[in-house]
Amino acid sequence: MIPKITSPETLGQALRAERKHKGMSQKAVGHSVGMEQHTISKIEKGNPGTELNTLFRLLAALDLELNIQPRQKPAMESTGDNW
Amino acid sequence: MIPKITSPETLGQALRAERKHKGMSQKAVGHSVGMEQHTISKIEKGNPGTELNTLFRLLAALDLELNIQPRQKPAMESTGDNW
DNA sequence: TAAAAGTATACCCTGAAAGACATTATGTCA
DNA sequence: TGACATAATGTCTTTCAGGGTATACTTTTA
Repeated sequence: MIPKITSPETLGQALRAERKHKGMSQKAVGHSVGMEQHTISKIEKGNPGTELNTLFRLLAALDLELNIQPRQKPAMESTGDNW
Repeated sequence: MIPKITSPETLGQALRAERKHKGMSQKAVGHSVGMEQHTISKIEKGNPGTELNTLFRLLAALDLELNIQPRQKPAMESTGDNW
């Protein structure tokens, strides 16, 4: 499933998934937009200090765009207790 | 309309719109998550150096979450030339 | 239109990102 | 298992974010 993106960690996970989905290595992605491989690694590992320009360069390399939406309530599936 | 978010600038615009939509001031938003008003201002103005942890704190204050999606082709509306 | 609220800038300080380069895991597959 | 690709860490340097605090500018409203 697609995890909600509400932290650097979940963002990193989503980015890694997208990169793998495209069959690219960190090095290849980085090279396409002039970024070091270790920078990609840190982002995917959830580095909270990553800067926006860096993030958007990575998004460009993966041909992705962002979206913001209302935070959804936690799924609360099958716990039985509805209150 | 909702602009595609592909840069710190468009992200800032979207965040400002969401904040206004909720009728909150930069100060109020910042206070709710321990951020300075001037920090919110810089983010909304498109500061490319904004850090992810800061972005996610702001998203939390506005009760928003992120989403990643394939970059969509430019609208190409009503130009007539379809190729 | 004056006062208040909201937003943009500025300065100092501390901490850390990312580039450049290098090295050490960790996979992956013949 | 050995060679090669991929990913994670590390150091040094330069540059800048964000906290704290203050102030100017702009918009709202009484």
